[in-house]
Amino acid sequence: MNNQILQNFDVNGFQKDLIDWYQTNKRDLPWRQTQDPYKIWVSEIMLQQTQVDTVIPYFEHFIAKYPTVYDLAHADQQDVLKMWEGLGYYSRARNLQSAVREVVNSYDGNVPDDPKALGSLKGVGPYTKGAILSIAYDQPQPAVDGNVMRVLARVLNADDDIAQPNVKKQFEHIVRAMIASDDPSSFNQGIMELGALICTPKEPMCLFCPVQAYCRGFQAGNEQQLPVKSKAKKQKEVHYTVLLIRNADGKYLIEKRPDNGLLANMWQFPMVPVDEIGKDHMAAWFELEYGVPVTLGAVQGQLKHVFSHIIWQLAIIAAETTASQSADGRQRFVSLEELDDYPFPVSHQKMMPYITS
DNA sequence: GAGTCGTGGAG
DNA sequence: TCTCCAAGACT
Repeated sequence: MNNQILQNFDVNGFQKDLIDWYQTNKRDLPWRQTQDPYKIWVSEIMLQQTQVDTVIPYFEHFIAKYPTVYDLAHADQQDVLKMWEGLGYYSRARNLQSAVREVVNSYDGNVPDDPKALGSLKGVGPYTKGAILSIAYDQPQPAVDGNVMRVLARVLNADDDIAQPNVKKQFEHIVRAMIASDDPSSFNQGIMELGALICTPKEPMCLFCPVQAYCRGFQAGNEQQLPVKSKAKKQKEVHYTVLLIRNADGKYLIEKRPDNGLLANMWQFPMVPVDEIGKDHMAAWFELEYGVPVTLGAVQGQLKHVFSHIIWQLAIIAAETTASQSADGRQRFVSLEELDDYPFPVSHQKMMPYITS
């Protein structure tokens, strides 16, 4: 990809046909009912690496509970995480609230329309910045996501590896030269919508494509080969034993995860890293580490949970304790009803069938 | 640049 | 069951 790639490319025709198609074929989505920068912002964060159909109910509930930046800024982080429960990538929720608080404190509650100010907010990267500026503020800024790279790689017949961060920057540069200045919102959303509905990763429907006439990949017969994308390396397996510890009151011990890293500030049942500890020392290790004496019971089952870069192999064990409370503030004995108030990642929602007894 | 950060849908 | 991947950001 060089600077001449748009040489002899009919940018104006491409813009018009793309936008015309988008205007008549766009899906009716909740965040398309508004131009409120805050609501656009929330939708864009939720949509990161997440499919539209998954986001819709989360967006509705989230906006109903936090209709303005002030509502979200004043909320308890645990409640925000509860709203995010099951959506994944929980740092998105923590960063969003942190950034919203900055908007309230430093920008009088107004989402910045200045690229620099907006891009400096936590969790707002190059894509989200461009999406908010173009959709909410009608600014001709690029919003390059996976759809845009796939569509443009095909349209321009470019075989660059779209997994390389550097290539994304090149596409942003190209979009700056292609974007329709009179309707940047429809241009950006139009490419993404095209990627979602027509120019799909597999088996693109070129015969129904509104910009087929401009597509060099199609003309070259390369639409199935593009885009080029290097593969991610496979996940590493880790083994844990999950302890479902019940005390005399029928309450279970849960713990809050660390405030950094994987599933930060989410809650879970205690997990023993068996690769390091070993089965024989488990009870002793646990009492030393948690300050809670346990009597281990039978294995209830095995679970597998796959993350982007890790695979958890989990053994579920029932256990009992004589303790009724914990000295550690991140640990708590809770009743079955109270469990519903805590944000649990899906990995630990899977435990619920084992604790009905 | 490569690793970290979730989950569920689709083929 | 396996693979890819879906409106990415941060370190």
